[in-house]
Amino acid sequence: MQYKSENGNIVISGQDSFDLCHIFECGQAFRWNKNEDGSYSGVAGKKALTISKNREDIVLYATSCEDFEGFWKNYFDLNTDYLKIKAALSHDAALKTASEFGGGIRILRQDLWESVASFIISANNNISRIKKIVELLCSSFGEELTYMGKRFYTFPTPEKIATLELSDLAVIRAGFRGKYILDAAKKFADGRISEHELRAMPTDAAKKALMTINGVGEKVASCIILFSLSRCESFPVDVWIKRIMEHIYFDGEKTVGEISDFAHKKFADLGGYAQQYLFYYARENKLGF
DNA sequence: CACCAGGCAAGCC
DNA sequence: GGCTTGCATGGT
Repeated sequence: MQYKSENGNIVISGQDSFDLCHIFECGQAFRWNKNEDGSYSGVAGKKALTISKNREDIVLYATSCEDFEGFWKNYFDLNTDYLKIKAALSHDAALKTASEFGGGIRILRQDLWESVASFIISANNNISRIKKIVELLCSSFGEELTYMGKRFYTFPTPEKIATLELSDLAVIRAGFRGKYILDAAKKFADGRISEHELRAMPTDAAKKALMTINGVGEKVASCIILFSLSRCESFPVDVWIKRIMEHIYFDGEKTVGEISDFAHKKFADLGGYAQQYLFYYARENKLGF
């Protein structure tokens, strides 16, 4: 991977395994939106970004070398060798198909608290409405920032949300999930959930600790540790994954537990990548293999 | 008007 | 422990 700073933009050349549609439409992040010209804009951490890919060059607009090196490079997981991951997964025929289809996926390294709140919102919900609720949360309680002449909002801190009453959260239309968001915010704000401690824990312990938050069960916790704690062996089993796994590897219905056990044995430390390729493939193709 | 959506908690046994 | 049910809201 090579990059240069050019007219205030960062231009990356020769980057394999990087497709903006694959990255932002595979359901891992909820704050990125496609522009008319094919670029995407979104917010992560304290920064907004518009990013495009023209032929083989990736362009991060109005971005300093400092922000690229200090934040975006890690956010886009540019230090991980996806060619190697895809080669290993391709020993399985279905994963070969799925990882070729979504070959430009990267697992973004997202903010922990943002993942907790976002995946609490995801429960029994659909992706377009999850995005709307997350955006309302940010525009109502986040900090305004201006980037390339446009207005964006940061994801609100847990400290900010913890000061709210449940009735204050009604504006985001999260339904029964509102009380869970508040519970999570309070646990982050008062230290009952500590990012520093979570990062030091073994995967199972981190997952259990996250599940002490109301509204965080097995599946949501699996997403959080995969997308924000870099536990790449985590294999979240949702309705889509359940159906496609049953379709590929089993005859009929299996429990979530059975599918989870099977996936851990089959994919081991690459489970998270396998899950993302399968999820994207299943959704974009309405399940067909 | 049913039924569904990246599940979860609470209430049963 | 495993299984069932209700859940806010908005879209088909």
